[in-house]
Amino acid sequence: MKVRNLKPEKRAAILKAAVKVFARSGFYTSKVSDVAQEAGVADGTIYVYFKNKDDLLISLFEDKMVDILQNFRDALSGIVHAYKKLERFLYIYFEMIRQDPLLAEVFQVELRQSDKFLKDYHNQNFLDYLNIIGDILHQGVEDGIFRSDLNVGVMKIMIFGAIDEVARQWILGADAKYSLEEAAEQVSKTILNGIEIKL
Amino acid sequence: MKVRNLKPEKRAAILKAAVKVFARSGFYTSKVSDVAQEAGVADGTIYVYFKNKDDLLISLFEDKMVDILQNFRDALSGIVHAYKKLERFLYIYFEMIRQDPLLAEVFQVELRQSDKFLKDYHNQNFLDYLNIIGDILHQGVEDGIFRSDLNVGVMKIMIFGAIDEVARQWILGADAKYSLEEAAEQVSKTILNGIEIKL
Amino acid sequence: MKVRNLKPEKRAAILKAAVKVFARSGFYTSKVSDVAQEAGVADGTIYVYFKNKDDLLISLFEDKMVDILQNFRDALSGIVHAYKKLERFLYIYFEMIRQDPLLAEVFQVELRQSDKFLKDYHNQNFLDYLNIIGDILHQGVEDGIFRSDLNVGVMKIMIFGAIDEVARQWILGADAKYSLEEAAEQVSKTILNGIEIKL
Amino acid sequence: MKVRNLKPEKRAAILKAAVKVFARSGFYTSKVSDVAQEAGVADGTIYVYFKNKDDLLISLFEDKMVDILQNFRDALSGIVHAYKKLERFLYIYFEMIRQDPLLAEVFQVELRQSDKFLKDYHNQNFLDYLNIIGDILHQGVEDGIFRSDLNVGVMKIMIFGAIDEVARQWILGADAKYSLEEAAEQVSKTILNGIEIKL
DNA sequence: GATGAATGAGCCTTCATTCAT
DNA sequence: AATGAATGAAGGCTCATTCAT
Repeated sequence: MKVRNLKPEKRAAILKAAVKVFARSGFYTSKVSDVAQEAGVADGTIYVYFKNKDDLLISLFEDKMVDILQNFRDALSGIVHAYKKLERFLYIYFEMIRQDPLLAEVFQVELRQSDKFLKDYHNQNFLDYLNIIGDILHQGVEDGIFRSDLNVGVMKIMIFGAIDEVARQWILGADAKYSLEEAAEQVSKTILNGIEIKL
Repeated sequence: MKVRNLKPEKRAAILKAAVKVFARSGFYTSKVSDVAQEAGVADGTIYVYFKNKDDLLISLFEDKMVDILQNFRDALSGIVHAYKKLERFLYIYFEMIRQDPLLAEVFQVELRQSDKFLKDYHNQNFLDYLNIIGDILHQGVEDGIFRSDLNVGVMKIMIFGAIDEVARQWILGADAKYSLEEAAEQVSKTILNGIEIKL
Repeated sequence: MKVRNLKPEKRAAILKAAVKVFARSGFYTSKVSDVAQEAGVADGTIYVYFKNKDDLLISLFEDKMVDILQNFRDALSGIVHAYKKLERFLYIYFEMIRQDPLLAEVFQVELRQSDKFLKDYHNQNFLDYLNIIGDILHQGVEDGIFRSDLNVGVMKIMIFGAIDEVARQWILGADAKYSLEEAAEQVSKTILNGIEIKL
Repeated sequence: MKVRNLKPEKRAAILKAAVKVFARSGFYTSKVSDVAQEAGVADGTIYVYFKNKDDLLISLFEDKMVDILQNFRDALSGIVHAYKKLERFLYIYFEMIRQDPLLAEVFQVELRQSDKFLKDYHNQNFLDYLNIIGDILHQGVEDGIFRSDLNVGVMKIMIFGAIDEVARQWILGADAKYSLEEAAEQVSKTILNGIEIKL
């Protein structure tokens, strides 16, 4: 009658540690024992809460994606105008990055690895995420706000890639020396400019 | 003094094999022996031509980047107008992807990994590449073709991210079902639309 | 002083579960948690009743051996003739196997493992068991029923090995397709034939 | 063009070391690194020659079994009389044990473990071995030398078990204090006595 | 006593790299 | 230069055991 009574806060602590460690060293060069140490638990405890190292990364992704999706849906639900919606979406995106850059790095840097992840592991949450953008674009086209020749399938990916990379370079702090606010405004203006119907 | 008598064609064969293998399985999950097998050489031969596994990936990147940069410079040298230059740049970009998707995948998927590469290893070629875009943008702003409030540092990265992701999803063939031609046109139109001065 | 309030029926349940699990998967490839699950108790409970995993196997053996020995002694006590005694012994042996094949498999398969058990752990019960056979043989020789040149030390082991293996192959059900009844009769006839004095 | 050029003598050395180590400590409590050390090679070398630890045990068994089978066939080929054949078989058996007790212990003690081995892994060599005995019995029955009511399927297993256990206890040196010569003679006499037709 | 989450020692296995041929 | 057998460091994962509840 084994009743699983795992502590959600310990699971969360491990995920949080994993974010930190993976962001610092990358998934493959990170050791499970590094995550354990960061989380202040024994190595074996990781395996009480996660199936294996891969599962740690996937869980990380899925867990947070659910929150993110909810975040976006809540924030956008009250807005009717597609233009305003997209503007708001972009604002929220960069705001989230600002608040949790480590996590963002794990998402962006690590989940790009095809094998085992975005390739094999088919990711519904990621598709849902893309479709938030897609839905806004669709609506905008229907409402006659965005260009009628927009290929939404292409555009949603383009927008994702654009903001993702701008955020990523900001996090890495490498070449790009700009504030996220500035970036958000620039990206927002250009994209909205680029897709709206010109008068 | 050790006189090296290395055969450039063998080096090239190994790099070509590395592209294939890394694209298929990812850098970390690929084995040096996989690359050797694909190249038709012995494991040890890899180490005659490259210092280690990391060097293989970096060499891959640098070698090809030099070609790519030359490609762009040649193609853009005859064009004076910034708008046409950017249009041409985007066209060439997607054309390259179409011709060598495997290589593109290695670039895009694997070089995103921070550790040891884009983070520690400071990549001048990548910066040069970004600056091709940057230079076009600068010129366009100076020529009064692109919006004067463009933050070129943000925009060049945004454009890179946009086209990179569109190409990447096309390669992965996952959600995105579109032709590269269609994508090129869509991306081109939106970006140019977005950054040019509205009349 | 710690006053133990252990429930004998729980201890028995654990041992019974251990028999099942060890027989199914072997001692080393079985997990303590498998035994716990099979017994319907928590992992930790095993350690309330047994010192460790090894102790579980040894207890299993010793507990059951006491029963088995008593069984044999009861059954043989009324028989005077050595020939009849041995005949009866063999009959009872196969009958026990038939009634509890799982346990038999644990005995036969697992206790063969030298390390920690039959080698280090000196097993008086096993010796007592062998000596039931040995005593019958001794008596038979003294009574002039069995060959006077019998080396009882060898013969008791030979008989043990013979019946053990016949039973074991029957349990495994591998190559051997025979009924235990048939086997018992064959073995009995051959052994008795082989050791009795020829007229 | 990777040409496997593994050295058979190194493979043999590893197997020999494995015999020693497994006999000493048992398969499960032995470490691969113990075998490597005993063989004087690096841990990794084991995996050049064998797939994994299990494969080491199975290879051990199969390799030696082939030799043993050949040994028996050669030795028995010149003998026509079934009685003499069986007598010779038993003599050779104990002689082999005497010459290589360690190997015998691995066979007898370790291969009894059901899981992964005699159970899952279906073993043709073992069956061939049993059938050497079986064939002699068959012939003896047909030639009117052995009892016509012999169930060969039971008897071959009984004989195997008998000699196996006698040898095993001799190796363990536990309770049984007898010479192998004495044992061979005792077992041989009893079995032959037991199965031949009484006049 | 019973529980099961937590522990961490230990081991198999992988694979980048070396080096004798 | 080319080879590939050999190496051994390193790490993911298991699971017997403990102990706070």
